[in-house]
Amino acid sequence: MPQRRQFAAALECLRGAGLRPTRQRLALARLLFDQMARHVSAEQLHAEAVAARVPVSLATVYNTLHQFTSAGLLREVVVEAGRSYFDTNTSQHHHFYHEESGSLQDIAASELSVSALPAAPGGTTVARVDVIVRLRNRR
Amino acid sequence: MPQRRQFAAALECLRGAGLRPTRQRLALARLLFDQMARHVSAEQLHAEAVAARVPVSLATVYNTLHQFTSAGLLREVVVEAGRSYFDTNTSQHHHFYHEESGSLQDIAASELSVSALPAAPGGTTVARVDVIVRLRNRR
DNA sequence: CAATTTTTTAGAATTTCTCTAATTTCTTGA
DNA sequence: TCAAGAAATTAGAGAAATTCTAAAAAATTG
Repeated sequence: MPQRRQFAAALECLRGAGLRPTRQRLALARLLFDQMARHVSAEQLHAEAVAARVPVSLATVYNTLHQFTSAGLLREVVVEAGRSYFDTNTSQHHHFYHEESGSLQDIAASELSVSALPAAPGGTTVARVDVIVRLRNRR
Repeated sequence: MPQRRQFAAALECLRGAGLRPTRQRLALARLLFDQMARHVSAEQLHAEAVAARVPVSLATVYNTLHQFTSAGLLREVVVEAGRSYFDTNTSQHHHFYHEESGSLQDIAASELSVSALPAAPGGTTVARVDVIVRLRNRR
């Protein structure tokens, strides 16, 4: 079961990031990593946690999502003003964004590539390249 | 003076979009288009308008920015949760985003290209492709 | 297990943006 | 030019997303 392994890896990573494996963080990690790769908002994850009878506040969900993101376990994808998702797939890839439904869909790195990236301006380095392909329903 | 021409074009476009050329819209169009291409937030533009003694409310600034965007005069660029800019350059191009300073910088379409875009999922068409190259200060 | 440190929490605060209902401005046509 | 109608603007309330705060709870350490 690769998801279990991913969860175990998350624990490892938590420890590596100096984060204590608390009840809330473990439960959120389980919700995030014990299934297929997904794109989840803070509100969504909070709702899931509540539904799973994990006592956790929205503030902690935000804290945890940001900590996981800093630790490299998640990647934040901002699609429009006031709407961002956390992606459990942290490998290099891009996204389709369905503007009407607000949903995200992965584009594998092998399916799309950015060619000839210009040099980063002086004193800076490239932290990441995000490509969002925005979709509308046809006709 | 190409900016003047751009402003005149904006007026044309306003009329084309069925928007009346009101005092506020004209003033905002002047602030937006009577200078080099720029990236501006709603708050910034509102502050500029107030400084220029143009009586305009923040609500109108938002309305106007969105109307201009719909009319194809502006392009909205969302860089992070709760932070978006309106770009007066609507030609196809991409962006560097300086995460520390929060500033945007254009990347000409000729300097970066997306190769081999996968087909849009069934029933959808590609509305736009956004590339954001995120920068951090080096060391 | 006591002391220390970290985490969590509720709720307030902040930020960004949108809505509402009343007022003002613009346009049209007599 | 004015009256009538349509559209735009406004202040302020309201929403939504996110962050902050200070106190309580939990985890770790010795």
